[in-house]
Amino acid sequence: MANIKEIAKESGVSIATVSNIINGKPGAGEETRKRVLETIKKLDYRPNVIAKNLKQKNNRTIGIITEDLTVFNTPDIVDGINEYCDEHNYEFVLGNLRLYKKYDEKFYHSDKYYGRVVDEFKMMESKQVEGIIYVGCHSRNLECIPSNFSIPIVIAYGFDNDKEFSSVIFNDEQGAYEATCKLIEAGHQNIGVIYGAQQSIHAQQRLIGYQRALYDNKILFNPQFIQQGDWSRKSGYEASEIFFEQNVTAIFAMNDLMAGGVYDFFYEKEHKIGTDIAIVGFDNREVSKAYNPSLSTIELPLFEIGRQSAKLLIDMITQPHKEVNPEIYKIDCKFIERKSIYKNIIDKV
Amino acid sequence: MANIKEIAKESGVSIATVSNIINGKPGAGEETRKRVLETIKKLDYRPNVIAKNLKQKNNRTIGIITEDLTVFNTPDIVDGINEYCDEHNYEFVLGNLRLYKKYDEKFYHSDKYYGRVVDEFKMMESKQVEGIIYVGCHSRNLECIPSNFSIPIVIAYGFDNDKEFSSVIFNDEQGAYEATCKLIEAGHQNIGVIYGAQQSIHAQQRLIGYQRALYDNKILFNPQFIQQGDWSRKSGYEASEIFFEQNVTAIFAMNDLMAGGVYDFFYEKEHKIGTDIAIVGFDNREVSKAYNPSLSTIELPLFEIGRQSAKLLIDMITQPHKEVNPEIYKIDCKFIERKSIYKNIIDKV
DNA sequence: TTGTAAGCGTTATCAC
DNA sequence: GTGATAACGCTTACAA
Repeated sequence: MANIKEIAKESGVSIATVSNIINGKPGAGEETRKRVLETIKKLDYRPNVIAKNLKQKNNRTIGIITEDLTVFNTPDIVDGINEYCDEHNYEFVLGNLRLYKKYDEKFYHSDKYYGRVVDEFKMMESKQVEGIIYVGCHSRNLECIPSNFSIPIVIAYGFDNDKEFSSVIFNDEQGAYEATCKLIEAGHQNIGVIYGAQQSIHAQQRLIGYQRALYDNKILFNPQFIQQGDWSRKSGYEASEIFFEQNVTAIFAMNDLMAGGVYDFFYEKEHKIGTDIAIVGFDNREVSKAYNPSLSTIELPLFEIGRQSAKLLIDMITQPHKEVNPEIYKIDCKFIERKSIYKNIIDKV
Repeated sequence: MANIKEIAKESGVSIATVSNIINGKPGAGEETRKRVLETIKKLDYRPNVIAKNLKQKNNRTIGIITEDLTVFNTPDIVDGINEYCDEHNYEFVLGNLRLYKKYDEKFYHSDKYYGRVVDEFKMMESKQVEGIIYVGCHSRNLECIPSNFSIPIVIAYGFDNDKEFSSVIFNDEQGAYEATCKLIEAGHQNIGVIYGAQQSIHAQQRLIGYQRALYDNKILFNPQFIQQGDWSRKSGYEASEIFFEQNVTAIFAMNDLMAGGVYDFFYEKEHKIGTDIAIVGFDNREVSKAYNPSLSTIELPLFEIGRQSAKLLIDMITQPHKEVNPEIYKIDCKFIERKSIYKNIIDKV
């Protein structure tokens, strides 16, 4: 393929002039500029960005390291980063660790994958990126991020308790608060909660949101209304059996999957969701639209998490001297109204 | 960051020797090798792949252009490419066109996005990739791929009727054939079909698969059992109304979404899916597991499409002189057995 | 076994 | 306005 030298020769000027013209630098004569641009078009010249990046210190490229691109949250986060980069004229290179595929599904309980992570960070440095966004596929405290790096690092969908890196996650508590408030607004007071896995930070935060919503609405918190689940559909079913015995009129399932278990149970009992029992889920997974009736739920701000991390990172890159204290940024979730909530008139009376 | 020159100086050898050692080339003394490797570790040296790629003609990097990374099929395809690249020591750079986000949902009906596509191809060439895989997000004849490119191009999830490029898609006909056969094996003869959108190539192929399955099993093809749909859940519901009047015992819905409409309808009628009516879908979307009872369906071989395209491309790169006739490769789909099919004993008698 | 030096395609400095 | 030329960090003949 034609290079700058050939363009120069063909148009009878020096490569310096060609370079200046390509990069819109002043100082080239109108006549020459026109001639050079024509040869560029004629020879279908494409600048070699590799050479360009070798020469230039700041190549306006960031690295994105994803734990697993095939996990549902990741593409949207990458898309958010992508948009912000496009807007600010940055490129990105993607390194996908494929942790789910390569290791076992619960890879984050072991640390055998740490080496893989460090390798990818090194690779990114080798590729001369100006900063790195690490995209987790399971929100948790990340201990695998190398700390002796000279370039800025931001974590998306995961965080760092040591506050060495900034991170962007969604606001579990606010999401659960909204979900609960919507049920309360519809007139419900006895709201069962299907809790997620025992140790989950998400579940802990969501419970606090639930409790705060009750408190703000002057509703007594009844601990009996909390049923332990494990994020699985089956556990949602089992929790429903217990709620069925109580005088619960609404259920907040801490994810859409467990909400599915609620549907299963009440389907069997021939009770109608949205008429006999109200329910709201969390995550806004594809399934939530598919349940019958469709499930009101909380949408995760994945795209925004991506955008925000990109903004943080690019700010750090462009203002290297501004000392920033790493922080955990929480992005609010959004309530998605569908048909699984009904107005509980009787209770209100 | 340390570069090769500093390593050389620090270990008291020339840069050529360092380079040889890094790249595992023979001819370096054991003593020197050890010393150099130590300095590399000590200075935490990371080779600059930009410089390396500038120098080396073949940089073992391919480009992946995705129409939209957030569309459900894309991440798995990329994952398949990723795996094959890993295995064969290739890197990839990703260019995401974001067509759904940037243009309207039916972007492929217009051609206003062509410029965007061509730009991305040019960008890939600028990045000196050795080949490009174009990942569509909607299987169709692609007319947007520039044809005057010097590097090999393969299309994944889309094809090129002009047979200028090789492409990899899944086998609609075989998938539909399997789906229908499973219903026939379960004893069903009167099998309704909910057809996809009118002009869809997918739908046409799937109908042929259905018909072939009937023929191979000596079952008369009753055109009345074909109901036009449009891929939407609502159209599945409407088709069910008609089947309800006919003596249909099983339904092949051409996608999982329309199958959802069937569930809706029979739920209202208080007929039980998997007991009163058998159904099989297509796509194996996340929802198919969530329906109650879970939906038997046809899984798209997305990962394999990715792997296969990567194999094709890398073969073309490594054997540039081997003349290949571009072909449309079809990967078989897989039947996923769930609970929406029952054995129709009565019919069999 | 090791070192010298050319060159990959750019950009940037500085002289003309 | 334009042109030499050094430099970016590396690989690779080829020389020593």
